[in-house]
Amino acid sequence: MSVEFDQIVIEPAYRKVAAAIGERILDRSLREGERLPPETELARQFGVNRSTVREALRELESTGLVIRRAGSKRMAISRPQHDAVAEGVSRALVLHDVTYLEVWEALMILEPPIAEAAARERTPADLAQAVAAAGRFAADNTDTAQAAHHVAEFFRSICKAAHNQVLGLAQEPLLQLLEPSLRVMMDQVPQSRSRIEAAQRRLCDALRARDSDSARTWMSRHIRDFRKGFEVAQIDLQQRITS
Amino acid sequence: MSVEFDQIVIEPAYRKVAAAIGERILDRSLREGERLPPETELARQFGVNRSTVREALRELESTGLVIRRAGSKRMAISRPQHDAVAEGVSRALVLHDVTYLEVWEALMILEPPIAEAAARERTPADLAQAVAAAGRFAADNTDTAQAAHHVAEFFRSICKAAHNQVLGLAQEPLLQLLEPSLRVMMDQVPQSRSRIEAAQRRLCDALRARDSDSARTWMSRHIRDFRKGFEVAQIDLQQRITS
DNA sequence: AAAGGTCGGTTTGTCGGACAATGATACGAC
DNA sequence: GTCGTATCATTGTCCGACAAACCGACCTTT
Repeated sequence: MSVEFDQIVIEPAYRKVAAAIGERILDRSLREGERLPPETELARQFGVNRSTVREALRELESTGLVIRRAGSKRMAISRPQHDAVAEGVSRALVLHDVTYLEVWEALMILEPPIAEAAARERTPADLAQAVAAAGRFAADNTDTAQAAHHVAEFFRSICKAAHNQVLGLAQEPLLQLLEPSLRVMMDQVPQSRSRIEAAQRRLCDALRARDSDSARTWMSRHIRDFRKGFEVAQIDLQQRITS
Repeated sequence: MSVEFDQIVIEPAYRKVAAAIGERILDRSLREGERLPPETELARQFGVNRSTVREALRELESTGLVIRRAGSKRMAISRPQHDAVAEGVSRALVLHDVTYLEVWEALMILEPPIAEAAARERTPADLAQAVAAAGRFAADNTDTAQAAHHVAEFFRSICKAAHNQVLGLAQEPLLQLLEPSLRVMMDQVPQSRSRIEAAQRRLCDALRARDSDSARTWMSRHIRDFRKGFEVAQIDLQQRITS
């Protein structure tokens, strides 16, 4: 006859307020773009002080459920932007001592199927965007930082063509973590640029021809190349990533 | 001679404070478990009001960088927990009208390679945990909610065996989104339980034998089965997931 | 009538101070 | 040493206040 008691949880008011508002956003009672009521009004409705409401708002803000539109006072309901969410994921991974190897492995798993799906699902517009992204990388011969960014953008354009948000959001943190090391690699290994350029060209071709097999294969090589580049640039794959 | 002006960004103090503290956590000046200075002390150091500090803390709290340890007053530095981060991802996906099909596709891409890696990398302890998870699923014949949870736990144990945090964090939102629909499926399609049980057994065998090919194959079938189950249970795959 | 200027009301960002509740801690009793 | 107690420190919440800036309406000018 041992009675089990549930752990008693004491939730501060600011958390309850945040939860209440958050729920209304999740269930779409509050729709995107709509403006939130003024803080004083919220305080009145919830029967708490404005300071408490503000603490709740900060929580929602950092979750991305509400956003302060640039140069605007009132906060607006919003859907969390993918890059912001991914940044949280990246931070978590960095703090958990994720290694370059782990990121590379994940890329190796994710990207080829993404390319395959992209070749299958792409629209003409998707293709154009991928080609444009590849073009921007090829055009920019000077700034490595910019070039690394272009590489990430190319991946994004491919993933966009796959028309699967889940994949996009899974991929994003990887790109964020990859970018700094790409810079280093392209600085140390100049010939990597032309290899990347070639892979991008082949991938564009595969997308154009809707050739999933070729897309998968080239993406595979592309990612494998990164690893080789890292090794040549003497980036220790076992090393943890310092954002 | 058109001069481009950078967009002027005005950052509120609470955001700056949050960024400052966050940075110190990221660069490990503040280590995990360490306790944060009192709010008044922080307010003094930053030269702002305590209310402002508190708003910043709420932001850090919801990012998971600081945490209120249960039954403790002072806030402590922490690393964002994977499940909390993943919850943010799930929320984002739900709000962006992700469909069951998208989640299923992502699972189909992620899980087989994960199983493959798990068979290769698993330690004896990993194997034991996977077997135990499978056992818990097989044992619980009554409560569907619990059973769905066990299924997710089995996936987690497999992924843990792969020893790659990135994959774990990529997988987690999928599991969170999957679980409710699994409940529905197991309610509607009673025979799905035995199919799942069989797949889990085969996967455990593959892990035991370190047979990556078999692991990949069975995981593939396992995930494909889910889709079939959904169809039999008349869950429309094109439908958006309502968490 | 469209573009630009003025003006008052609203809302936010920040501040100061206040107080109750409750962990944390030191201290004395046993 | 362990226990109970008193004191302190810190957080959660409240109140009231004010400047800055945005918003919207109204007015002027061409």
